[in-house]
Amino acid sequence: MKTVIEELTAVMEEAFMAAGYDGKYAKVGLSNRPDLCEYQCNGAMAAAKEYKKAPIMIAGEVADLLKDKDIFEEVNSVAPGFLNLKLSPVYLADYLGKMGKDECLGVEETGKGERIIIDYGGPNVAKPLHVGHLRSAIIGESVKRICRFMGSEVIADIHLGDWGLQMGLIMTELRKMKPDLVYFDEDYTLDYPKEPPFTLSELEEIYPRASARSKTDEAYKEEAMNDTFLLQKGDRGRTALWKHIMSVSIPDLKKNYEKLNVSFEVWKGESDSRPYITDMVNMMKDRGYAYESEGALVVDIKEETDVKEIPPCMILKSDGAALYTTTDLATIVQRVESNNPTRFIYVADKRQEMHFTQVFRCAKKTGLAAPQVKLDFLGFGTMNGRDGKPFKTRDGGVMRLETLLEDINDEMYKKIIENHDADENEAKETAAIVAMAAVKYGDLSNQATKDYIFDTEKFTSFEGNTGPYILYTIVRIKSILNKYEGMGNSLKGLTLAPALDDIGKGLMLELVKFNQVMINAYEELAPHKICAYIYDTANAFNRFYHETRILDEEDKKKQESYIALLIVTKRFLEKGIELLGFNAPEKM
RNA sequence: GUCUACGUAGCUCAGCAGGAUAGAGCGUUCGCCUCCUAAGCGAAAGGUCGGAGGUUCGAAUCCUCUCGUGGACGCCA
Repeated sequence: MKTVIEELTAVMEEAFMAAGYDGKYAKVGLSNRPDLCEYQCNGAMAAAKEYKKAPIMIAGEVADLLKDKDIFEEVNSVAPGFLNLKLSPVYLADYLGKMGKDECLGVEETGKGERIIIDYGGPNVAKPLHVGHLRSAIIGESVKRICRFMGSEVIADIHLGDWGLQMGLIMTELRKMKPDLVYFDEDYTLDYPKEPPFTLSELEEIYPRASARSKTDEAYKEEAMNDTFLLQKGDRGRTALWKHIMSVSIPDLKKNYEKLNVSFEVWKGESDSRPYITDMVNMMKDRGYAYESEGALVVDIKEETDVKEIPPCMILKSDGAALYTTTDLATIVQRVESNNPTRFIYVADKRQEMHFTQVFRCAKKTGLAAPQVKLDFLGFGTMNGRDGKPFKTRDGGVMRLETLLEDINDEMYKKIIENHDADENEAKETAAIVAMAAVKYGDLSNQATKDYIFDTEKFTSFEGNTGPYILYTIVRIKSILNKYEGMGNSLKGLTLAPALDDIGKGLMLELVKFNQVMINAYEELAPHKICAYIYDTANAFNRFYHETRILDEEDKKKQESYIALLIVTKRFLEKGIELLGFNAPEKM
């Protein structure tokens, strides 16, 4: 279905051409002066130059041709040359009705035919999820849902960090703790024990300790690098140990992502790219892309248009070991083989932009990715605390994701029982739903690329531009609809009547923007545009709610139209939050 | 040092395929619960859009320079 702006532009184009002007000037946009009009066209001013004519004359001529079109309630030409448009309420109600009946809510599936692999999450096994993983999970999940809604086939791959130096670090530290473990005995030939030699919480302590020590202790770091190297070479004991690490860590990760309502189709990791590395590296050598530089194997990725030095892409370290770039490139090979995607989207910290630039260029240059395959990097900013510095616990440590979510949950629970007497279990359930909305909306309402401040107080305050406010609005609608049904009415077969006043019309005008918003959100991979849409819509609804008595309305026809409007509003709001990755409770 | 992103109200943020008086929320002040959830609605105050040039009929938005802040710059991920 064409958007309102597209329909208006088509009408405008016709008028411009009928008046003897080029249709390219007929672009219609949203009004930036809602007090004067709903939509506007500024083309007359641009056209003035070409036709050497006063813009107001052009606008006037065009306006005359539009005045009796059914689609408009009002068309005005205003100095110096604006064309101000107001939609006819009949057209508006009709358009909104069509959107409401459409399965896709009036959105064209412009993503159809695209097969996308979206790589987000990227947690390291053996390390608890911390706040840094929150953004990737939240943004990635929303982008996934947006692409899917736009008709694309989307495969989400968590891409575990299960193969780098961190594995070696864990093994080195484990050997310091328990030197007698059979995994480190080179002469051991029997089967290794089935039970892992550590618990999850032990594992979670091992890595930070190892990581810290490796930064000051050179010998220790070398040992870890050696363990990494041996693991990558397929050492029997270390491989067995690695499997234990995986088996302890992954179920915990799954549990935590589930709690966030984030899911992945594919749980592969860096290690899964391993079988592809040798062939890939050989290909790069054979075809002359890769050469040795300072002991390492690199591929040049400079391009003529570069203004800055781009360092070559390192494929193998001087000791022959794989690194981040290697596994990412090999993962492209693996993904092309398994899914043959038309597009890759990587959601990761924006500080990794250079890395992805290198990977993308190298993949294109060496033909790992076909020329027409799109490689996109969606970099997000840091989540900061109220002091504007990276989010930490009170004593300066790294905040675990679980802890953060529990804190928000508790806070929300307190507020809910403060506001209403609620059954304890019900309140807990509601608190969890609202907390999720608070956290996700708080994140997604900011532009992904920017750093943002995670302000627990603000997010849990329930006021203003927050997730809870959106949920509250939906709950209000649900409540009315339930009562309406409870009065013996049906919610089916109601038709939307043209708005009777500016407030009702205002709500419709907001709702009708949905398809345009989705096009923008998809093109720019920008969930925050959906936040802005549902926030504006929620505001428009609450205004309407305040001004309109719905259940008391005696005129049946009028009441039915109100109810029809509520049903549509609810659909759009619920679709909006679904695309953001959360949902609304029945009551709150 | 080189490159890059950002600088909009006291605070947190939108707006940036150029348009008319730059928008929200929080905070502050003032109204509104005999009424479908006041987690709401209405109103007021608060900004020379970091600064200087330029392009344009018109610039927060595009270009150049400048100041400030963050980030990235081959063997970590």
